[in-house]
Amino acid sequence: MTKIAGGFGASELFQFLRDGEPRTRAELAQLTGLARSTISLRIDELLQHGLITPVGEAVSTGGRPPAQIALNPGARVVVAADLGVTHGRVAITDLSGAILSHVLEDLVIANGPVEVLDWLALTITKLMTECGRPLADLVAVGIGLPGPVEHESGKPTNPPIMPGWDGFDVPAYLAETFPVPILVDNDVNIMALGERAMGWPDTEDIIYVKVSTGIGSGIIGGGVLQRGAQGIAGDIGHIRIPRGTGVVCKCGNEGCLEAVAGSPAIIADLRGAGHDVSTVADLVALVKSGDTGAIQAVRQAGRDIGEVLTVCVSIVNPSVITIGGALAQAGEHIIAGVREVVYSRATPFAAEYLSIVQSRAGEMAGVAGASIMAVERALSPEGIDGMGAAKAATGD
Amino acid sequence: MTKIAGGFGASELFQFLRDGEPRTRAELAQLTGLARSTISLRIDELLQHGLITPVGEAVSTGGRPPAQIALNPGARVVVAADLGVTHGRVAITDLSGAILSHVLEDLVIANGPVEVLDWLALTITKLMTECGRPLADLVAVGIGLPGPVEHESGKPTNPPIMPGWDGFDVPAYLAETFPVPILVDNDVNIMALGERAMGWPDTEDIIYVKVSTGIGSGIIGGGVLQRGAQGIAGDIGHIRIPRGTGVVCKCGNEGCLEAVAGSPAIIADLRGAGHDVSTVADLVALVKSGDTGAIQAVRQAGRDIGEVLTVCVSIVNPSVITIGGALAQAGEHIIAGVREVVYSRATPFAAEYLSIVQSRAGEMAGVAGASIMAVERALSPEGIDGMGAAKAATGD
DNA sequence: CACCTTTTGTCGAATATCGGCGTTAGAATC
DNA sequence: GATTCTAACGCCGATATTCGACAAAAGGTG
Repeated sequence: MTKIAGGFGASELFQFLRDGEPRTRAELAQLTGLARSTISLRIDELLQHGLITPVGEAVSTGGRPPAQIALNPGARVVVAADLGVTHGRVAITDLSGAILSHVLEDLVIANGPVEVLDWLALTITKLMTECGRPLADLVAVGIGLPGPVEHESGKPTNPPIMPGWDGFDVPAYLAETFPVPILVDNDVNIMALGERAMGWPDTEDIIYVKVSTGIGSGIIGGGVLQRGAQGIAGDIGHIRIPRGTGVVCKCGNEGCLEAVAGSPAIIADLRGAGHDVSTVADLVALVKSGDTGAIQAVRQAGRDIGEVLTVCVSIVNPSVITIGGALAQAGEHIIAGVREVVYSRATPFAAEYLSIVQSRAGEMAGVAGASIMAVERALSPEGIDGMGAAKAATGD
Repeated sequence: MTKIAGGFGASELFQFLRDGEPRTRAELAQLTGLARSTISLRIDELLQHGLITPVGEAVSTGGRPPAQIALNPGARVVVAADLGVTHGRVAITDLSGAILSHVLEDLVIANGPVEVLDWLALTITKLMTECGRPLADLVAVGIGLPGPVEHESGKPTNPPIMPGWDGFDVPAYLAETFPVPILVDNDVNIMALGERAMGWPDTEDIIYVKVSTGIGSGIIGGGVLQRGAQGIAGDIGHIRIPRGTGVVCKCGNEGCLEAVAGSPAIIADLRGAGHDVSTVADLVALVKSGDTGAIQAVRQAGRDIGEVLTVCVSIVNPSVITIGGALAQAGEHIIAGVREVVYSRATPFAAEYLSIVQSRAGEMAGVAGASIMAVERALSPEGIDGMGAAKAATGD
């Protein structure tokens, strides 16, 4: 039987070392309220598991310098996978989120879960050998998918662009190959997690906006990721905007933000004006080349997005909005458009402390978030307790 | 020194009885993983504190029937205060939120914090004697204020309609009279808490909308109340709607929802059409009398609100939206307007499982939420540990 | 009314934690 | 460079807490 309550085992002490900050035994004793001797016992236990490691000494205050111990990020690894519509990015990261090996490959999500997940399993195995880690070191897998996901069960629900995935039990399928916790979530949600971790660790309310073919957002409110009742919170791409009147979206509705400010719409507009663009990359290149028509189009898209984000600001009251996705790499033009609208329209009090900036995590937001999600689960008290026994120390 | 970690004291066991469900010692042992004998020790401790009480016996399965014990809601009381712009509602409730005595009085919030809080202190004392409880039974105070509040500190920040309150340390001021935890929050936020508790206990994502002179909302997402960076999350009253073009709001902006669909706007319109209405009560009465002009005006306000809520649905993805406030009492007309717009405009997947209904908590949402907030704090492990020693059992 | 089942309180045993003490290791001082 | 001083580390007996078993209690059943 598992212990539900009571006791202060090694896994509980470990929670105080999760942040990676080195601490002395005395500091831990102070933090936990336990005696120094008890702390030492737990420390030994954790050292045997390899989860923590001595890391030099702190400055002496006159006597013997205290030994510092800290999370040993290299002790175990997790898989972080960011699967898009046409690409898949998979990484092995350590417990601090540092990427040990990673790969970006073409991938057709529409080929269905079996083919895609088999590819993923194969890729994971390849990457693990590439970075010289036995499969036993893997403690969790985090996956982002381009559609709504019921996070508790890990099953996609009603995904519009993932035929064959509806209700597919992703964790169960992968668990046959990797018997570890498998966490699945919407890709924009994990990007928000990654963005916060990489750029805004102390921010409790943040909106990450992905601008690309589609437009979506991940919302962290009160420090927790907002998933909503069906896992589609933050789905701002299909909010109607005034300028969209008459524009039909592929979702069937009319006037959706995505249909007006998504890259296909911008590209179509520019082609109509005689420009030779067909992909997002073309568009970004054109903007970077300084083409005024393209710049204006992108800036207008920023204004359209700003229109919707103004409403988001009233509803969520974030302190940071970050703009990511392929189109955000076309320089500051999109963000300029967003700022133009949000700062002039939003409530002054809400706008006063609001930063609107480019994504700091960039293309790695997805895997960063997937890594966070996996590590979070692996290092929880339950995860630690379930973790395999001791292992030879890494890099001695 | 306070214990930070370790140990499984009475307060931790108590958390398993918080919900008011009666349980047997054996059930608690199963839940906590502790031995039956240990449970008995803790139970005795809690019985002495008066926080729990034996409540009959469960069905026997053949042998001696197990004694059931449950939270004793009457053991202590909290104050729940819902202070509006012109009225103040104060209640003493027990730990289950049941109202023991309560009062609704006129009140001018603009008279400033000292006058209002002095009145509140006096009222609390009166109510306590009215329900025959010594002041020692009071374990927490929850207060809702009609403006932005920094919940951690309990200080109003930049309140537009509460002159003199900006930055006033409400908890510190009241703590001189009542040395217990004092929790302060925005009034709509606590109404959302109250609404959920009274009508939707298992709902993790819910939006409570208050429609009255102003229009505001409280959002619970992922099970936690969304306050935002400045405590103004859910402030939907000042979102711009298309139909508001040219209408100036008292906030200084143009086209705010509140300026179009708030009761003053509706009343002004009806007066323009020759109706004799001047207060919200008049308006409600007129609608209830079946006046088609008034009904149409209210329904249109519902559509305007629905316009904004459609966006909220995309962003928050709630499973329930409840409409409360003075205007919501004018029957189903507002809600019909809201539904008309939301169900036709929102993403089908999000709308499929979304209920839009009248508030179940009604006028008591505020005090209900304030009570929840106060009880939540009082019954937390820290609250229990800090609670005074044993007390004579109530109603024996 | 005796027997059976199940719960409950009690009590000794096992276990975990605490706090003091000697040891260790570096810094400051002479 | 030796000595002294400070503070942390680890060991160990003392102590508090929790566990597990047992007997008493309480009600149903034949």
